[in-house]
Amino acid sequence: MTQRTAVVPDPVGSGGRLLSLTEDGTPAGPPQAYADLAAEVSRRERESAPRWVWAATDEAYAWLLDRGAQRLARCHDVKLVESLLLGQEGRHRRPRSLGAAWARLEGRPEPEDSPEHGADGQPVLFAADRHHLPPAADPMAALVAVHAGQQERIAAGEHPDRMRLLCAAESAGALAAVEMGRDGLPWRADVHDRLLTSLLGPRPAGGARPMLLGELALGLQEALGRPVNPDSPAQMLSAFARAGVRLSSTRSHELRRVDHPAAALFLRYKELSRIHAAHGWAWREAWVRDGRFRPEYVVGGVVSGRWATRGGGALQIPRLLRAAVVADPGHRLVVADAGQLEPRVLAALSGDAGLTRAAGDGDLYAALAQDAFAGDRARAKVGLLAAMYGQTGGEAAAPLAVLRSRFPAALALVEAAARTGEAGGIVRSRLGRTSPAPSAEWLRDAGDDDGPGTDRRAARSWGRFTRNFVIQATAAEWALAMLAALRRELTPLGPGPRLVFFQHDEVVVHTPAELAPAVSSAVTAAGDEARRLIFGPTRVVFPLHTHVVECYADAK
DNA sequence: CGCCACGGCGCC
DNA sequence: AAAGGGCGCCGTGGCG
Repeated sequence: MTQRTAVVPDPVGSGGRLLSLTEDGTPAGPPQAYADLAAEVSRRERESAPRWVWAATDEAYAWLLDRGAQRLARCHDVKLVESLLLGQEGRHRRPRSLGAAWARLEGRPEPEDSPEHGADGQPVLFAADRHHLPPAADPMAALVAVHAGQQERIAAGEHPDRMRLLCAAESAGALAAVEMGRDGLPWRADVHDRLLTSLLGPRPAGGARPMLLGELALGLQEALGRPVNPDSPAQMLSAFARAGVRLSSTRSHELRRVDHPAAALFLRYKELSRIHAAHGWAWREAWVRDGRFRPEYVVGGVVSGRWATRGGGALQIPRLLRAAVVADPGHRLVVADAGQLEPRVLAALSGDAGLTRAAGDGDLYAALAQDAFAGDRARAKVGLLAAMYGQTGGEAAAPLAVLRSRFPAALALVEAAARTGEAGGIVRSRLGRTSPAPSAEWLRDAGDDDGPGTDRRAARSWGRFTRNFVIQATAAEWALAMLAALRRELTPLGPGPRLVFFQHDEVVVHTPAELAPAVSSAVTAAGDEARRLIFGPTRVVFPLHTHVVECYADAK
């Protein structure tokens, strides 16, 4: 039976307490105090590698690493698990901190998750390490009680093994997120700088607008015959209208169809101004230090289980700028992305025979086109995306009808999820992550079909959300399981290979060049394990396309 | 002045 | 008849 160990750092200094637990959370004795908690944790990790139980990984693990602890294999993140369990139990929108979970056990009023506020209304500084526990509560006692309760709640669910796996994967992801945030993505400021200069001209002093953008703006004024601010969609819309071009928006795809000299200039301006504003020199100075871009990953930051990031926009790095991501000398980047992950997830979830056949080693859309669309890959793709996202009209209507007749099980799965959402219900991913319940206002408006409050559009919209949730959340589980497996596979390769980036269905490992083949093998093994863990004996293939490169931009 | 919604666009 | 999911971040423009 796997041993667990509860961890509570002291509020100040480097000491703290540990308490060994059995799998169900029963303490093996009294807590033991250590002056150097990181050293003791490292010693026990080498000796027995227990699953570390703590209130929140982003604080506890960072605290330990700051104090020299070695990397840890496994944990149970009470806050992340609480969030999953609240969903399982249909108790959405409840606070999920250790303090809140403990208050629920004790039948006390629940503290909010937001920063605590004192009597003066100001946030209470340094309250975070108590995780919203009241001053009189012993953090170790609360941690042990909440953890034991969580183990019971996992066992009481419909699929305890799946939820256990989900909790372990979510917690492992939290470990990886802390490590990746600290290691950072290699980022060559000089390459970034050359790229910006080639696009925008020399860097202007004092954060001013690059000359080229000013020139483009002037050109736009001439082409439209009036002064305009190209950063203002409203102004541009009316300026185009007066020039005889009626637009419903200033979106790029619409401008591309406009035959007017201002349209091309405007498109060029938008492209360049975006790079300058979002990933220009100011961005680099704010986010890149010592050759590394260090984003803060937010595990479970998206309801579907995808990660989010705080600051730096790490999950939206433009492809163009990937040229600045270069491995250190003697190193390589192993870049692995899962191809066509979401349609493959749909195939595996639904067990649809035809879609499973298409979800083999090759191009899924091409196989689909071969089977049902006379080889027209574009139509096959439009249809399948529409099925997963909930588009029903326009150019998708005809391909959708084909899919419904040829792949009935796959379509039935997404359409059932949509109906559940339209009716105000909740849906679940494969491992049991639960979609949020619609708000009370939504239920009032969409609930009664014939009253004046009826809002079919809101119902349809929520149906599209739940339809996609099942797919997106299960895809996120596959990716999370893959990441966790890869992290474990990399451990025996030593301290060289490091996970440095994770973006929904793609992972990047920075490694000494001579270990790149071993890392590539680890990636393949991780993908296989993720499939086995989440879908069991499915015949659907989840190919991971792996590239060993020096520069991220070359991985395509 | 800060706060917020919105349009728009980057990524998946 | 039409009806495309999830994020973060930028600048604008309206508000108090």
